[in-house]
This record gives sequence, structure tokens and C-alpha cells, in this order.
Amino acid sequence: MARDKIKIKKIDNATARQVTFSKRRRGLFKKAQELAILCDVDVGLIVFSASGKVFDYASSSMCEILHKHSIQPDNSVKPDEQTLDLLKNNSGYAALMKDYADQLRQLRQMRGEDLQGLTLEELVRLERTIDNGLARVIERKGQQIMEELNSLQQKGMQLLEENKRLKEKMEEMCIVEKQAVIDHDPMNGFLEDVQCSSESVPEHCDQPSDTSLKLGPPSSDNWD
Amino acid sequence: MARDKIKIKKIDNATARQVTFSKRRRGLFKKAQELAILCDVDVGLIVFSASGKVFDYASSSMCEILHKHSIQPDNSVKPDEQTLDLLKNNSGYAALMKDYADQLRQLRQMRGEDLQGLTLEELVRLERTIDNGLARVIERKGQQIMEELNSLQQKGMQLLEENKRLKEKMEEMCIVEKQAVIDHDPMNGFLEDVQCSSESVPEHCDQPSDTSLKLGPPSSDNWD
DNA sequence: AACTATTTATAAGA
DNA sequence: TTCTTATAAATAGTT
Repeated sequence: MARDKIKIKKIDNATARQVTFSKRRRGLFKKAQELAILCDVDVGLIVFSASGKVFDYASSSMCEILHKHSIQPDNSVKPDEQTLDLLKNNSGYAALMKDYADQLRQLRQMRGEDLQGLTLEELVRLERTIDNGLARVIERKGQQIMEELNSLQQKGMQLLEENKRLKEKMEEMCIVEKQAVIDHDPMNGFLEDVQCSSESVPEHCDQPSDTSLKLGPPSSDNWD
Repeated sequence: MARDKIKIKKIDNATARQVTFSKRRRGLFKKAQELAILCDVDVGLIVFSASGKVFDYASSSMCEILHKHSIQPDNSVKPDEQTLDLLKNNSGYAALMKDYADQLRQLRQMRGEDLQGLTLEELVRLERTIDNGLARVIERKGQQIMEELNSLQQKGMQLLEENKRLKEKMEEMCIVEKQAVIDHDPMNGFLEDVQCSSESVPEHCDQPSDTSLKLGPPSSDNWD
């Protein structure tokens, strides 16, 4: 829809495909949201990227429905004819439902719920799976800690250097000022103004305002 | 996006809203399909009109999408309460998709995948959740082991008792037989048949055919 | 990521 | 609903 018309078929070049995916995905989600708002309807959209990442959108009213249900699970609604028809006629829905149930059970079992029905063998397998995941999470946590520590150190070093530079500058200014006083320069009053402006950050030369090593996302604005 | 620029807010006029819904819905589904084909990704889209009509699209069958991204097929499908509730929900399909995405993310993260985007705080929380689940699984495993051991012991006791009874019966029979031989009973031939039938399980009186203590579900047919 | 020539999508009107 | 058409949006290829 631009420089050239394109045919709707899989883009061969992997890089171009990724770029197009980013652009069009944004466009699609925007359009989905616009439809939901303009026409006051419920829209659900889900996209699985080739790399396995999941992108999804649900219109606000749909979020509410979901929320209501997760809070009041016993509020059994009278089954809607249309919904039931859809259930019977759409095999994709049934498959989704089945997998959803499987996934939900798995998730609960990984949290240590719903274990009554499992055999010893299944419990051992489950333990191995969880242990594995735990190991990966711990490893990633270690990496994250190191990254944040490095980031903090680097930022600290930068601050130290900046402080050093500021101190040098101040000393320089002090010397110039003293010489001016010694010289009994008639422009003394003017130089006093300069002195005042450099005095407005006196203690900060030796003590940066915030030296607490608060951990957070490296990309956050802790130091920027 | 035409004759006039419009603001993205609910269209007041009901007729105009319906017309726009028709037009934009077509556009949205077309874009969804194009994204799926061009970028070779899986896309699922569902729209509920104000009047309750359902429109949906899935790039490949939902089944395929799910199998590609979900965990191994751990069969024994038994939809739980929550899933049944969702089934009864009018907008269940869309809510399910959103919910599915959330769950999938959680599940993958518990398995130690997709951790790149998490902050240190989130990683710590995740670790705690997994650790908690692991502890419960291990506890349940212990219980299960005890249950199975008890079950095995009980079954073993029953077998021992049965063996004892069988042995006593056999001895009784042997005595009867010997007495018959001594008595020179003319019905000897008939008694030989009885002897033979009791001889058809000779060593088995002292050695049950399977004494290996194979662990398995208590309800399985190991002992029944 | 930003730019821009084109293609698409679509709002309003018929 | 459908068609038309002027115009807003989206975006393919380029930088």
C-alpha cells in the first residue's frame, strides 16, 4: 500500500517480514481498538509472532466481563442459544476450550493446586518440570542483578567523574576570584555575582544528592 | 479516513454506527488475514456485534495455534469449574482468548521461558510462586509415596494370609488323599482327579507368581 | 527510526 | 445494503 503494490503472500526476506510484522501489527491493533470504540462492540484479538511472542487485545467491556467472572465464578449465566450453537459448530472453539482446560490445569498444578488426581510418576515429572523452571528463573535473576549492578556502578563512576570536574572548575573559579580580590579590581562587585552562582552548589561537590543504590529496571529513570 | 476526519469515540447515530461497523469490520478482518499470510504468523480475531452476532477469524485452525504454543499433550481432559463457567459466558470465546494469552505467558514464565522482559522485582515474585508450587508438589509426592507404600503393605498382608489359607487347605487335602490311599478305597480313580487338580498349582502354594513391589496408582490393576 | 510516494481504507452522500 | 468519490490512513521501499 505504498511505494509498490504487493501481493498478499509470505514475505521471503526474513528481515523485511519482521519489519512488516511490526508495522502491520500496530496498525491491526489500532484498527481493532477503533472498531470497538466507534461501534461500541466487543473485540478480541490475539497474535502469535513467529518467535512465540504473544500480542493480544480485548476491548474494555470484554475485560470487565472477564474480571467479573474471575471474581464471581459461581454466577452461572443462562447459556445463550447462539453461544451454544457456536460451541457445537465451531471445532476450533472446542479445541481451544480443550487446550484451555489442559493449560489451566497445568498452571494450577505448577502452583501446587489440584494434585489429588496425579500418580506418583506424574508428580515426579511435575516436580522435575517446576525445578527446571525455577533454575532458569534463578539464573535469569542472577543475570538481571549483575546487569543492574553494572549499570549502577557505571552510573556511579560517571557521577564521580562529573563531581571531580565540577570541583576542579570551582577551585579554578575560587583562584580567579581571590586574585581579583588581591588585585583590588574595581569590577569586584561583578565578580561577587560569579562567586555567588558557584556557591549555590557548595556541599554538592563532595556529596551527590542521592547516593542510595536503589535497584530497579536498568532502563528506568533512576539515573537519567 | 475519508471525506472528513473523525474522532475515535462512540458514533451517536445508530444507523451510521451500524454502517461503519460493517465497513470497518470487513477492513479489520482483511488486515488480520493479510498479517497472518504476509508475516507467516498466527492470528485470532473475534468481534461481537451489538446485536450479539459473532464474527471470528483464525489464521490456521485454533487447534494448530494452540498445539504449536501449548505444552505437551498431557491427555486426560476433564474441564474444571472455571472452564465450564466460561462456556456459559456469552462472550466466552473472546474472554477466553485474552485469558489464554495471559495464562500462556504465565505458564511459559514458570517454565523459565520468556524472562527477558521481566524486572528484578517480577523475577523475585515469580521465583517465590514457583518455589511455593514446588514445595506443595513435593509434599503431595511424599503423601502419595506413603499412601502407595501403605497400600502395598496391605495388599502384601492380604496375599500372605491367602497363601496361608491355601497352604492349610492343601495340607488338609494331602491328608485326605493319603488316607484314601491307605484305605484302598475303590473310588481311588476319582480321587486321583481331585489330586491332579490340586497338583496343577504345586509350587505356587509357597511362591506367589509375582512378588515384585512395583509402584503405581493405588487404583491400578497391580493387585486386583 | 524517519521519510514519502503510493496504495488502501473509509466517511459521507446517493 | 451497495456504489461512488474525496480524503484520511496505512504502509513498502528507501535513507
